[in-house]
Amino acid sequence: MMSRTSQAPNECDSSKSSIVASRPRLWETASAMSKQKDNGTPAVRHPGQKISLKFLADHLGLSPATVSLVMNRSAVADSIPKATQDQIFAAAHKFNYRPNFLARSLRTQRTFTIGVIVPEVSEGYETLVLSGIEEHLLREGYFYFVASHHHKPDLIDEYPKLLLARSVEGLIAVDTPWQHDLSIPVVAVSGHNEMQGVTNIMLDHRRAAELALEHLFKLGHRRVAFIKGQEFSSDTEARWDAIVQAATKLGLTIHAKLTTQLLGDVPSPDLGYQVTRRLLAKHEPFSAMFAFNDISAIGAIRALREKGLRVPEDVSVVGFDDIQSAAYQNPGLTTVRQPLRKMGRIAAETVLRRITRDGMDYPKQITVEPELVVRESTCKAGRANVAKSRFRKDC
Amino acid sequence: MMSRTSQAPNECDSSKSSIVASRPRLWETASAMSKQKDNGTPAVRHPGQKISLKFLADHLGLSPATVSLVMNRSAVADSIPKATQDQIFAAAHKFNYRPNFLARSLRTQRTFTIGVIVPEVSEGYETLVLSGIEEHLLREGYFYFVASHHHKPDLIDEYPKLLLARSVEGLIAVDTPWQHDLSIPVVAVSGHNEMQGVTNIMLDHRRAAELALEHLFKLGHRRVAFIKGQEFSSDTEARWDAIVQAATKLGLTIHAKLTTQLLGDVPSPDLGYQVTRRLLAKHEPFSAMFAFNDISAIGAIRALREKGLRVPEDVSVVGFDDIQSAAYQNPGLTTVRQPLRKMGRIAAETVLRRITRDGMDYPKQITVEPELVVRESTCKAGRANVAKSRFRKDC
DNA sequence: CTGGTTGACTAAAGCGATTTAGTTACGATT
DNA sequence: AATCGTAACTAAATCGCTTTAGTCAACCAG
Repeated sequence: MMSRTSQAPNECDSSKSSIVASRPRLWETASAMSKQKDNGTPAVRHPGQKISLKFLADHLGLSPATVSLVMNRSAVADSIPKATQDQIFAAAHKFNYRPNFLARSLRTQRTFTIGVIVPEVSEGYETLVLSGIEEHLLREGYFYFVASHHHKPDLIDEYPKLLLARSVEGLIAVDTPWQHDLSIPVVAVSGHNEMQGVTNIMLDHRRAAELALEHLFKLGHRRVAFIKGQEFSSDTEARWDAIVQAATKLGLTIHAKLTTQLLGDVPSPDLGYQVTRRLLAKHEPFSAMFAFNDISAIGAIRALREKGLRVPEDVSVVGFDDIQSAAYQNPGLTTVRQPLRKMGRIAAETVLRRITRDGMDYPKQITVEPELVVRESTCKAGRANVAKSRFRKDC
Repeated sequence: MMSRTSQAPNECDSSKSSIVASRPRLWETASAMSKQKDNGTPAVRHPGQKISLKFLADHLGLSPATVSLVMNRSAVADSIPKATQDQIFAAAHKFNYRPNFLARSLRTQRTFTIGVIVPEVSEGYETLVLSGIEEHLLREGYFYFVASHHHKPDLIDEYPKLLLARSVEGLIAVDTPWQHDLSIPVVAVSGHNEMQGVTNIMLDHRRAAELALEHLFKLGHRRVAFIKGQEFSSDTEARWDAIVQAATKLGLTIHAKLTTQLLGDVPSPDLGYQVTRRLLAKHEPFSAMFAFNDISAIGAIRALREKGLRVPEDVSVVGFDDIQSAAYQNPGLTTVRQPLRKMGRIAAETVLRRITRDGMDYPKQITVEPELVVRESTCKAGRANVAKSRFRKDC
């Protein structure tokens, strides 16, 4: 088995700085544009001719080995005279030569490719994590494949295999329950897996629950409604446990009649809307809601409004995640912020670190801290009660 | 040059249906699980042994050629007895063999990989297009690389080259101005390029402008403020031209003092917010706004609100795109819907079609139709005037 | 004159498939 | 008995690169 400690290809001492810092460069062909004297046997360039290493070599009257060695700035190539090297670079530049990544990968067993699997690509949550992942990976010269499984077990099963067949060097799973035991490093964002070989990046749920509940508690809310996440979401359970703990600590009672759970696997504010309507139909009084995520909080607010309840005057609402649209809701959504982009970045960093320093030791878990973002959807509780509070204004 | 008309590999008549319809399967190894009699010379399986074709062949006492032929259900393999075939499948299944995609790609010159370049991965607009692209590509057995360039010219230059070096078979560019002349099919979503080799998927801007302006006009709005897109956005110019035309047709005057333009390249409602504040500072009366996109409309609404103007009672606002959060704004955003997901799907379909039916003929442009989505951010104009309309309620 | 260095390259194996052009054995035909 | 046909495989080239182990000539030291 090949050691993964080898550095990225073409990482060389060239002083030419690339646009994207420190990426494994695909040979900077421009380095020696001068002195391009075409050698004795200039290979004829047929119209559709692919520019391969061999083509260059023939053109220069050298062997592919030499060209490769020089272009990769291999130590072995030190003995090759500057003049020859320049010729090689010049030719490469002239023909705009780019090595074939497939061939190189096949040979070196390095693909610089990561697989990412997520439930959806179009959701606020995943989207932010993805952007953190993407930024780091591309900066480091990797590309990635994304596959979204919409929580379908078949796909959750299938995609990792397909990605593996494509020789990805690592896998990042976002909000996806994990069963596999893969031969490559796996990092799960919001995973909660205790699997061999996976690093979990997760929020400090305890702290998150405390932040939200303390905030509501201090504002005087005692009857709080909760929207739990769907069964399949890997955060649901941990989040709920943390809420129960935090509530206990505060002496806040959780009323069974005021807790509901999201249903449906296509994420949409509508899920929160439906669940809140059902909640309101019970005529059980409450002065605040804590939703599983921002998207359901947004739906909840709509449902409340439709019943003539003002947010936050009659009911305070706290979301979770701080997706981009949370800030631009009206009222701005008070929410527990997950550093989603950062979590993505950490996931990417971790997976790359595990790939390159292929040690047996890797972190089983990395915890990140939440942050309470107070906007306009929460305020002091009045004599809070769904029935009574309808037309009061106390903010 | 190899013909691209060859069908996807492993597309066979096997009755076993795959999870994902009609994808080029990576050999369904389960097809013959019975009768696995290990041949005379069972290759020893070392712990870290990679399962290659050669390994299987050795194990079975056959040549790699035979195994490959059978597994690919090549016509040449017709003469190979069922018994042998079964043994091969059984062994493949037993060892959970998956062909190495890199090797296969290198040989066949088919990578089943598409490159996608977008400004951001985390924005509502791109995100929806991406999800349309992704759905179609994965269904067809392709994977894709995404690269986001944040409108940086260097990256817009660099990424296509890197993707090409990775042998993508086609490229989809979303909202990205295009200069390159690539050797592979290129599809641009909202591109407005007249480049050789690129198919543009674009909205019928004329119709879009008409929908929005007619709507406002019918509601009685005569003084409409406009927010134009940033210079770099490929839609900006076409959209504006269409607006001018539609306005002329309606007899609506466009006031220079009421038109502003977004600045800044990190998309955020804040851009719309800033621009609207500046607009309001002019104290030029208007009763409606037409924003370049939903995201700026959302910021605009916030700015209006801050000045004590109600939306829609005092100022009606029309957005553009119909990103997901538009529906869940409060008030719900009236907007011109671009069928973004569909545009993504069409882009994917088109690029695949161009890859497989490698004809010279390809559509230069595909136009999709917008749709007006009336929600709550627009209503009848009163004696509309920023100064006067402050405390009226006429909806 | 011999042997050792060094400089400048190159041959060739190998990564893991696919695919064309055979080869071999065997039974059937002429 | 020679030929043919067919069934059942296989050899080997190839895709485009990397990389180790040489090769070969020139130069130098002893």
